[in-house]
Amino acid sequence: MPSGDAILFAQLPGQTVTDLNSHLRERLLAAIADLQLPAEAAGMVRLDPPRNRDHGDVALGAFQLAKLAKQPPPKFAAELAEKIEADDVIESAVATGPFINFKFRRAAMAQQVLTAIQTEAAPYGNAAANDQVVCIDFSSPNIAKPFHIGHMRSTVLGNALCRIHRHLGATVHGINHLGDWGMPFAKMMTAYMHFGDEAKLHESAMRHMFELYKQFEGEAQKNPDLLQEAADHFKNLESGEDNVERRMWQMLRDESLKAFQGPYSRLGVTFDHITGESFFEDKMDDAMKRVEAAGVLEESEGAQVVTLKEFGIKVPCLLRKRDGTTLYHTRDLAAAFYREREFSPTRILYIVGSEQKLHFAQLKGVLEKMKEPVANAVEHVPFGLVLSKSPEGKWEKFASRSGNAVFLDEILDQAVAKVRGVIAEKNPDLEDPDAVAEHVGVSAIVFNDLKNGRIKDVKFDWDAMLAFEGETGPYVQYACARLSSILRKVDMPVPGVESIDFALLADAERVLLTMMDFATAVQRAADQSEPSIVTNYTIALAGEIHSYLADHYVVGAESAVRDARLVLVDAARRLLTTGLGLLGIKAPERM
RNA sequence: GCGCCCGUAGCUCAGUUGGAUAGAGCAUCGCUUUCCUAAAGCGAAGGUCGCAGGUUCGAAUCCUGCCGGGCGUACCA
Repeated sequence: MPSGDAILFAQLPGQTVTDLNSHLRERLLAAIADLQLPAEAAGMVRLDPPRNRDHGDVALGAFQLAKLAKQPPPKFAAELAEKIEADDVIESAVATGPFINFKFRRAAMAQQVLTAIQTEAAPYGNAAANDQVVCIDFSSPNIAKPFHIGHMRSTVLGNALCRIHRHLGATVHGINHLGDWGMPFAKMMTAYMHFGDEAKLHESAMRHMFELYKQFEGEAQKNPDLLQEAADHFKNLESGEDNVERRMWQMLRDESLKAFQGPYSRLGVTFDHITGESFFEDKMDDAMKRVEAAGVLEESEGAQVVTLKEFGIKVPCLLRKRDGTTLYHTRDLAAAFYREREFSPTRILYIVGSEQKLHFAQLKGVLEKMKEPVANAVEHVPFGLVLSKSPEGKWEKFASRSGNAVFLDEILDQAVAKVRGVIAEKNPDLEDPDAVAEHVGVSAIVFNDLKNGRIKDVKFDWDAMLAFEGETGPYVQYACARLSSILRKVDMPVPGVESIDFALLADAERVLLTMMDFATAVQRAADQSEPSIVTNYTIALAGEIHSYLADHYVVGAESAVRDARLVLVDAARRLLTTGLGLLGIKAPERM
């Protein structure tokens, strides 16, 4: 996997310099060779952004190198800094204590970054295809339950990860591993047989099924026979025969799937494959045979299991129940084999809540015990729960059982309505305000969900969800709208980079430096499966450009300055559009 | 009980894998619009990084032990 700073920028005409950082690195390596340090020194040249950017653009802590040189770090730093002379790219190298702070020439920086952005060279545009194949198993809702706020996380995280990996050149298979099999579906079926209403189902499948879900849970408490009935229905369903259960399953599945299209299209989420658990119905026998052939299957209390003690997992992995039916594990195992055969993935990411950590540890453990190479690709990407505030003010898990689930549609509608109000107040002349409100409102919710580290629990809070100021989706989108507005107002095409005097952009150094951080942000997001790194990047860039625009006018500026700033504004808009695009959010022209 | 995760400003969170004076947003207080969208910008105030040890030139970050919260712990997914 290439590291961020190894990604090459497009070469400029007549120039051999590639990326600023790699240029600096080369100079440093040459200097180190000059100082006759051992070969391992090369690995110690780590350039990081300084904590405080007033120090410089990038910094090198010379601790390890100094040790190698058998010198006190400050002395060594001074000596090394001395060796780095200014050139076309490097403005200065200054030792302060054990650190060396480097500054790039502003004109060179502007030229490199803005040229790369304008020509859509990687990392700003899509990278050339590489040999990475990434399967992303995401959203995967239990379609017998309503699509509520809890389902949004996997959907939105997975969608962003698909886009991030594609941007980096990977072949991506976005897979919706629908929960359309197993006991939950059998329960829904049973509920429908007892309490269902066809008219209501057609009117709003999701609401009706939610009612049925609640009713079933309530009734089952009083009458445990219902659970047995559901188990029997599942057994009949899994028999493979064309029976009542199968027809009922097909009907309910079709209705739910139709209903789920609503939230998916509003969120702008698409899948490359919709292969639910039922898809693996006829592939589980082969999977079980393969487990058996590997000699790892054991019998325990009438069920078939794989023990995983040697992997430090105390709970055996259960693959077939006493009544002969299969489980979640069985289907995930069959799915792993299927994906291996069809896609030859280098990574399979499962975007599933952290409460299922054990499940995926077991899945990986079984594959490892079988000595299946695909085990190495299996990677659980866990995320935190959605918590709601109880009347006592404590944060607790959303309990859809008690019926306090919040439908995603409701949340989106509220956000859209609020945005509509803001538009009426701030921009009453806006064309097609309803479409803009829909877009900005939905984006606000998505952005909010992608802002914090995924492992953290999300505290569901209407005020935070509907906040449009500060670090929010609308804040970033507003920056895009302002930039677009400027581009419209100047009423001329954006000049090509070859005609620009980049020295005029020295006052935009903070914007330019932030632009340079894009590559590492995207790479880290992919490596760590952490879209929030990109989200926070867009906030940072929007902040810098907002701040810059406050006292740097484009329209009305002297023509050379105007042209240079125009290129900057256009680049910022492009980069924000790309960044938001990686999150599955579109940048509005107006809002 | 055991395993895993989380604990940073009043609130919600960053902190680029161990580096320099721990950063944002919200809320509070003040300022900025004859000029490209004020959903914005600038400033003030706000901290014993849960607690205690340890590792080393250096720890919010790594190790150990506590405390607090959460999740999981085979016939659900």
